[in-house]
Parts: sequence; structure tokens; C-alpha cells
Amino acid sequence: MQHDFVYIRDLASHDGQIVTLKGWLYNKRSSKGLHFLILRDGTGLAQCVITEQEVGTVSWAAAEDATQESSLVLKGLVRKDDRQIGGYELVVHEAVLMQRAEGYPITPKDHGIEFLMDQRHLWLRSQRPWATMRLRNNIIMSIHHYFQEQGFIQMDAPIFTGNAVEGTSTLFEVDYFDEKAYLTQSGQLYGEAMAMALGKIYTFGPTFRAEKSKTRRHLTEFWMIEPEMAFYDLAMNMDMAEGLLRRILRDARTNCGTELDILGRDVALLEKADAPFPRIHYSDAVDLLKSNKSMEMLDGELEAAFDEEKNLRSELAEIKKNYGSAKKWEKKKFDAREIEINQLLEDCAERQRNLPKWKASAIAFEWGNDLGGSDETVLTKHFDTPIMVHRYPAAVKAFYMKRDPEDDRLALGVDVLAPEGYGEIIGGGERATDLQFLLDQIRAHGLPESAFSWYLDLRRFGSVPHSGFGLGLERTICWVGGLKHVREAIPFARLMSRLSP
RNA sequence: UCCUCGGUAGCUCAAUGGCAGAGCAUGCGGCUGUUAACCGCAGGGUUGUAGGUUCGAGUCCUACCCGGGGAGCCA
Repeated sequence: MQHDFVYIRDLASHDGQIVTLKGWLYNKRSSKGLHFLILRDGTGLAQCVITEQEVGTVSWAAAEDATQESSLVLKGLVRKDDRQIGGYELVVHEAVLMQRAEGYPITPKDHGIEFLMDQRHLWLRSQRPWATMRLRNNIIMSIHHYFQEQGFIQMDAPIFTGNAVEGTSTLFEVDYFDEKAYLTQSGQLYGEAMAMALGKIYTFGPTFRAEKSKTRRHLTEFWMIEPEMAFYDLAMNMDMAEGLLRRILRDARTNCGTELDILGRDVALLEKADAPFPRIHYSDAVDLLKSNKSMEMLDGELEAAFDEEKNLRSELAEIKKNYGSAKKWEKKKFDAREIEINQLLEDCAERQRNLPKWKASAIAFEWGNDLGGSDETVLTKHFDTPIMVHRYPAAVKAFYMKRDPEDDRLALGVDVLAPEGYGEIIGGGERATDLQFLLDQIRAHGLPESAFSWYLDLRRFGSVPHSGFGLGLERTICWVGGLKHVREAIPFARLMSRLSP
């Protein structure tokens, strides 16, 4: 493709040349007869210097008038400058203002999450979303490469379904030509049919849950990757899941250095996570959860939260004491630090509330329960890598799970829990193969047998051992990128309280 | 649905029950190498809504509305 302009990303290869950049004004700093235009073009940021003496009146007026997010065409000389982020700047010879933006709402200053989510269509232009979307793209490509290189076939499950898969989640109901239909909560059962036809397949598509969950880990619409493999048992399934995650980690570290830097991600933690994942039997997980080691860890963190609060409060008192005699620029610093301290104090208070609850939950935990969110967090705090907890009590898992031949109370399921409190990013397991067992399970779960007749055909005609899992894309992006909320990991998040933009 | 925290200028936040403020953004002025540039001036408010207590309410009480993150459920 021939362009009459170059991208900021490619400036290094145009050192000393006259080029044209097209983009939007990200920020502007000015002095007399001089503007520093920070241009954004989707590939990166570049500082473009324009001097009144060296350009015509039309170009100078364009630079004078340009406001934040105005669209611009800038022609000039590419010059190496080590002070710049990209290492290069543009000495502008000619500037054209395509459109003058007025009142761009996102100023170069802190904003609250609600305001930013209302402006998501514009917020995507900012640095953090820019880095996040590029990381998302990289992770998506890692997933495709990983599966394609092993001969998997990508095929998608339907989005409209006639019945609930597991009978537990709340689904979105839609009118389907006067019939009830639901938006899919999982392509799992269809994936099994496709695996019986093509061997190894994976789906990659949207999934919908109508749960009223207001947390940093939940979306009502999210993207899920669900591989399904014929002739794979639980151990092979776990190998596949671990291989996928470690591939994602490796590719992100190789390809997304700039993005992870913008996101402020501690890359050393990602490096540590790229090591063999411990595989923990449910019973061992219960023991670890209730161990002295866990209790000491929780006590230690609670103590740390109180210590931190004490230090923050004395710093705050110190600031208030010195505020009156401070110079103006010092007061600005004090104000900023005070806001920061207030936020940290809220974090401390939350930990002080949560940690005793987590401890109580761990103490009260009994073999046979499902692991709750806090229990998972406690377990993962013991490790630097994701952990794979396998063989859960069958009672808390879906009807299609195969039972453990060594302990009929257990199902051959596995959850992969990411470190640093990110929690469950994969759920999966080995599927039941016996027709009569599945019929019994469907009845025991109170599910309509008729809806599963096609699924049961998979056991009537050449039933084989098979396994698979579901990977939550946004949760994975959060973990790799060190994000706080899944809503940052998708361009336009759909939440209980948000359908727009 | 429950628990918990919050709602003050366009944005981020201050304000012992006692004159509603700062920074950023915007406008104007100054400054020829700035890195969220800086300096000066100006405009900008029904303190979420409705009641109540009080000489006096942003602040205390009651109800409601909206939002944050946590439980349940899950990826």
C-alpha cells in the first residue's frame, strides 16, 4: 500500500528525511513563538516542534488554533532527540489543521472510572486503552497461533440457543419468532460435537451471562476460547491449558514491552509466572487453605494493613501541619499527595474488612464445598505461577463432568487460578462418556432430557474420552496487563449498569 | 437480593455544625526547548432528590435515586 504519509512507529527509519504525519493533537506545550505539538496517530506519540520564525503564517495559525484532539497534517524533518519517548521528533515545516476540536472532555489529568466509561468511545484514544487493546490483539493472536500450530480447527458455536447448558447461570432471554431462546453462556456442548467430527477444535466467540454481578471480574458479555479435544484425558487437558497460558505470557513479553510499560506492569512477575504450574488435588487445596501457613499469611497481611494505615495517617498529619507555611508549588504537591493518601487509606480499610472475613471463610471451609473467591485468592497467594486445582466434588460441578474412577465423589474438572489475586481464568475438565450416566445426571440436575437428545447422540455413536476447557479472554488480559477491571480489557464493556457507549 | 463505601464547579478532590474552595480544563495576557511545562488574571455552583433536627446543614437524622467493589454465581 502506497501512503503519502508515514506512521510515528516508523519514524526511526526516516531519520533526516522530510515526511508527513497525519494524526490528532494529544497535548500541546507552548512558549513564545514556539509550540510543542504532541501528535498521536494510532501507532504512537511524537513530539512535533513548530517555530513561528520558520513556518508560514497559515501553518503557524494552524498550530496556534490546534486544540486537544484536533486532527492535523504535519510535514517536516525527522530528527533524532534522545529526550523523546520514541527517540525522534519532527521539526515542522508545514502544518494543516483538518478539524479543530472544541471541548474535548478527557483532559490530561486524573479521571474517575465512571466518567471515563461514559467517554469510552474517546477514552480509547488515551495511552492506557491504547496499550490494553494492543495487548488484547497480541493475546488473541497467541491463542490462534498456539492452536493452529497444533492442527486445531477453529469453528464457532451458535450464539442463540434453545436451552441453558448447565442449568445454573441466569441467561439472557430473547424472543425468537415467538419462541423463547437464550444467548449462549458456553459453546461447550457444541464444541464436543465438533471435536467428534474434526478431532481437535476451538471456538472463539462472545458469551453472555445475565448474573447481577458488580465486581471487577464480571462482564455480561465477554469473549471465551473453548478448545475441545477427542481422545484427551484430564492430564492431557491440563498440559494443553498450561501450554496455552505460557505461550500467551511468552508472546506478551516478547512483543508488548512498550504496552506493558505504559500499563505499569511488573514484567518480572510475568517472567516468574512462566514456569511449570503446580497441579493441586482438591483435597490438598482444602488442606493448604486451612493450614497454619495460610493463617499466618493472612495475619501478616492484616498487620501490614494496619501498619500502613498508621504510617499514612502520620504523613497526612505532617502535611496538614506544614501546609500553612508551604509555597504555592509545594501546596500543589501536598494536595496531590493527600488525594493519593486518601485512596491508599481506603485500600487499607478494605483489606482490614476483607482479611478477617477471608480467614473466617478458610477456617469454616469443609471438604465438599466449592472454593469461593476469597478461598481461591488465599490459595494463589502461595504461588508465583497460576495453579491448577483439579478433581472437585462432583456435586458442585456441571452434569457432563466425568467422575474420578478412584473416588466417585469427585469430578475430573480443573480450574486454573491466576496469581496476584486475579483468580479463575480457566474452567474445564474431562467429559463423561457413558450414556446411562449422563441420562441419570440430566435427571438428577432437573434438566429437560429432550433438549439434550442431540448431545446424547455423541455417546450413542462412537463415544470416546475427550476433554476441553474455557478460557476467559478479558480476565486473561487483566492478569497479563496487570489491569484492575475486566471492563478495561474490552473495547466497549457490557455490564449490569452499562449498555452505552 | 444482601453487605459496604460514595455522590460538592466540565474533570479530580478539599471544606471542627458557622463567608463553598484548590488544581486541571476553558478564555485572555506573559515566556524561544517544553516533558501531565511554567507564571499572572478572569469566568464557572439548586453540594444526587425529598423531608426533618438546628439560630444556622455540604456536614447530623429518615426515606428514596444513582454509582463504585464485595458476597452469591462464574470465565
